Amino acid sequence: MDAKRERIKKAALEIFSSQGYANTTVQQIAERARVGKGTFYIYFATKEELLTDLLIEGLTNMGQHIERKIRTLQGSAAKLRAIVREQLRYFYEHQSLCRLITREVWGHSDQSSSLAQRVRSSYIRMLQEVVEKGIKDGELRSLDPQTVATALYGMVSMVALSMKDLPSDGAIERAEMTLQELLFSGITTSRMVAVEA
Amino acid sequence: MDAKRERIKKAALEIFSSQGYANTTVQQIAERARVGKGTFYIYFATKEELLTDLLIEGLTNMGQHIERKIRTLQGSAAKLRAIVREQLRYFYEHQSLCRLITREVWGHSDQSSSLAQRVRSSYIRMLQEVVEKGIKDGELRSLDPQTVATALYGMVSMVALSMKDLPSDGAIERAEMTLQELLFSGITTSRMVAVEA
Amino acid sequence: MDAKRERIKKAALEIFSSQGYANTTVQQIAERARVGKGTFYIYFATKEELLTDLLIEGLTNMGQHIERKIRTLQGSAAKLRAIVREQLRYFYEHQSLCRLITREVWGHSDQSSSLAQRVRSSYIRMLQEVVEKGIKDGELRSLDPQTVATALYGMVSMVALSMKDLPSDGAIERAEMTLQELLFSGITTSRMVAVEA
Amino acid sequence: MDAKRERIKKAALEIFSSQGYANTTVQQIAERARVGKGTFYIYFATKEELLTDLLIEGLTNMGQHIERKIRTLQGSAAKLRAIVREQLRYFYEHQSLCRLITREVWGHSDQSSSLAQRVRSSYIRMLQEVVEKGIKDGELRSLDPQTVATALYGMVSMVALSMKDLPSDGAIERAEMTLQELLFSGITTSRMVAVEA
DNA sequence: CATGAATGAGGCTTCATTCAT
DNA sequence: AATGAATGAAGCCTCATTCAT
Repeated sequence: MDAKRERIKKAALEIFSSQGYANTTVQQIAERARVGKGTFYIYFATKEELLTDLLIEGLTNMGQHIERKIRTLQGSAAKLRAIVREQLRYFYEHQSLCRLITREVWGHSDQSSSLAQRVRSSYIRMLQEVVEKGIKDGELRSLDPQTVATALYGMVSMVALSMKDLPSDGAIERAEMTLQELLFSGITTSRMVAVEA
Repeated sequence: MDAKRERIKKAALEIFSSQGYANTTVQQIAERARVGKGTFYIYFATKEELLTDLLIEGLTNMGQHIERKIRTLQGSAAKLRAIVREQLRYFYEHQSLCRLITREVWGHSDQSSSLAQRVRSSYIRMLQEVVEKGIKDGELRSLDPQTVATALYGMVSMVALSMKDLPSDGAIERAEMTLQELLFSGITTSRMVAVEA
Repeated sequence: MDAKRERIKKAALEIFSSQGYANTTVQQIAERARVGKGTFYIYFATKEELLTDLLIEGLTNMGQHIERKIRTLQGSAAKLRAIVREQLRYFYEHQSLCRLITREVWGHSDQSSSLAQRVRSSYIRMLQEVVEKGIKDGELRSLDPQTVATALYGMVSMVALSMKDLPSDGAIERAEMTLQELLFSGITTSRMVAVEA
Repeated sequence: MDAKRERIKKAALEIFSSQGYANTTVQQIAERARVGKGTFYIYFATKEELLTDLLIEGLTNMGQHIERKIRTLQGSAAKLRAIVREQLRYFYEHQSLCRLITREVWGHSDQSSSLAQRVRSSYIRMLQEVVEKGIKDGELRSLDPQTVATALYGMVSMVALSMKDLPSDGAIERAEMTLQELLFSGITTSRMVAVEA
C-alpha cells in the first residue's frame, strides 16, 4: 500500500503546521498516521526529507492549480485577479501548508536551506512574469515586478493565515473582495493624491 | 552589568533568525554573547522566555517608533504612508526580528502560543485603527479594516524579508515607492476597471 | 535448493570478516547472497545461529582437513610440521574465517559464549595431544603441552592474518619456512645460550 | 575532576573486553563509571573515539613500558627474552586490553580502521627492529624479521588470553618459561632435525 | 518455499537546566 | 554575580525479527 506514504504526509503536515517542524517528533507523526515508527523510515529517509517533500509538493501543486486557472484568461489584470482569488482559497483550504511555508521558507535565512530559496522563488517568479507581461502590454502600471509579486504573495498569505480567527460564513468572499479592491484600485478614495505624490 | 542581558538578547536574535529558535542552543547564544552558559539563566528563566521577550520587545519597539512618527501627521492617508515607510525600513534594518516574527508568530497555530496571538494582534490593531479612522473620515475607501491591516502588514514584511536578495544601493527607496504606489493607487493603469468590477 | 543456505553462509562469512559480526546487518547478508531478507530466516533461526554455524563448521573443517593430512605421518615432529603447514595455508586461504575466529572466539570473555570456548578448545586440544605424544616419545622437549599448543595456534594465525599486507608471490612459502624454523629450532644461532639460560 | 575521564576509560575497557565494543552501550559504560550518560560525551566525542583512545593508549603504554625494560640490556637475544617476559605479563595483567586489541585490531579488515593498522604495526615494528638487529649481529638466525615479529606477538598474546582458564599459582612463570624455551631453542629435542631440513 | 513491508525495542547523541564553586 | 561541569530526558534512526501474500 502506498496509501501509507500519503497518510504519513497528511499527518505530518497537520502536526508540523500546528507545532512547527522542529517540535514535532517522528513518533507523533507515526502515531497519527497509524504506522510504526520504523515504517516512517521506509518511506522517508529522514524527517527533513519529509519536510522538503511537503514544501515542494505543496507549492508545486498550488502553482499548477493556479496556472491551469489562468491559462485561458485574457489579459494580465484578469490573470492577476484570478491569482489572488485562487491563492487565497488554496491557502485558506490548506492553512497547514501555508503556515509551513511561512515558517520554514520565509522564516529562514539558513544557507543550507537553499532549497527553500528555490521553492519560494519558483512560485514568485510566476507571479512576476504575469506582472511583467501586464506592464509591457500597458495594462498594469510600471512598478517593480519583483516587489509587486512579493507584496502580492505576502498580502494574500498573511490574510489567509489570519482567517482562522474569523471562520464566519462568507468570510473568504469578503476577504477576497477586499484584497482585489486593494490591489487593483488602491486604498484611497481620491486617486489623484497618490498619483501626484 | 545589565549590558549582559542586552548582549544575550542581541546574540540570540541573530542566531534565532538565521537558524530558527528550535535549532539554536543556549550554548551558542552564550558563546556569542561572551558569557557563561550558567549566566544565561541569571537573566532568563528559560530559553522560551528569551524568545517571548524578543518578540514582544521587538514589536513593541517598532510600534512605538511608528506611533511617534505618525502622531503629528494629519490625515489617515498620510499616516498610512508613513507606516509603510517606517515598517519597511524597520524590518529591513531588523531583518532578524522580522524573520523571527514570521517564523514564530505567523508560522504557529499552537494554542500555547496565545502569546503570539496577542503580540501579533497588538500591532495589527494599531494599523486597523488608522484604517478605520480613514474610512470614517472619507479619506479611505470602505474596505474591511482588519483585512486591509493584515494585507498591509503582509506585503511590507515579505518585501522586507526578500530584500536581502537584492542589497543593491537605493533598493529600499525603490521598494518603498512601489509599495506606496501599489497600496494607494492600485496596480492597474485604468482605475475604472477595478472600480466597476 | 539447499544451495541457498551455502550462499548465505558464504556471503555472511565475507561480510562478517570485513565488518565484524555486530556491524553486519541481515539485510546486507541477504543482498549479497541474492535472497530475500525473509528467506534468511528460513535457513537460520537467528543471526547469531549463523555465526555459531560458521565458527563451528570452519574450525571443524580445518580440523578434519588437518587430521587427514597427519594421519599417515610417522612421528610427532612430522605431524607438527604438517600442522603448521596446513593451518597456515588454510587460514591464508580462508582469511575471513581466521579473522572471524580471532574476533569472536578469542576476543570474547562473554560467559554466554561458552560455545566459543568449546569451539576453540576442540581444535587446541588436538594440537595438545600431538604435542603430548611427542613428549612422551622423547621426540619433543618437555614443555607444557597446552601452552605450546596455544602458542603454535597463535603464531600461525596471526601470521596468516598479517599476510594480506604482503600478497607477493611465494610469500606463504617463505612465511611457512620461517615458522617451521622458529618452531623447531628456535631463534638463536647458538643453542647453548638458550638451553643454559 | 579529570578522574572521571579515567573512570570512564577503565569501565569501558572492562566491559568492551567482556562483551565486545559493539555490544556495549554508552549507558552501561556510564553506569559502571558512575557518571551520567551525558557526562560521557563531555569527555569523548563518540563511542568510537573512546575505543581509539583505549587502543592507542594501551599499545603505546605497553610499548613504552617494554622499551624502558630493554633499553639497558645488551644483546638482541636478551632483549627478545625481556620482550617475551614483559609482553606476557603486561597482557596477563591487562587481559581486557589484550582481548580488545585482538578483537578490534586483528579481527578487522575494515578499510576505515586504518587506525587499527597503524596501531598494530607501530608495536610490531619495534619487535621487528630488534630481530633485524639480532640477525645483523649474528646473534639470531637469519629468518624473515616481520614474520618472526608477528609470530612472537601472536604466540605471546594468545597464551596470555588463554591463561584465565588456568589461574593457578605460578601459572605465568611456567607459561613464560615454556614460551622462552620454545622461542629460543625450538621444540625438538634434536636440533639437527630442523637445521638440516 | 520465497519475499519484503512492517514493527518497536533499543542505541547514540544532544541539549535545556541545575548547582557547587 | 558568574561559571561550566554534570545530568537525564528525549529525539532520530537502525535493525533483528515477524507475517501476510
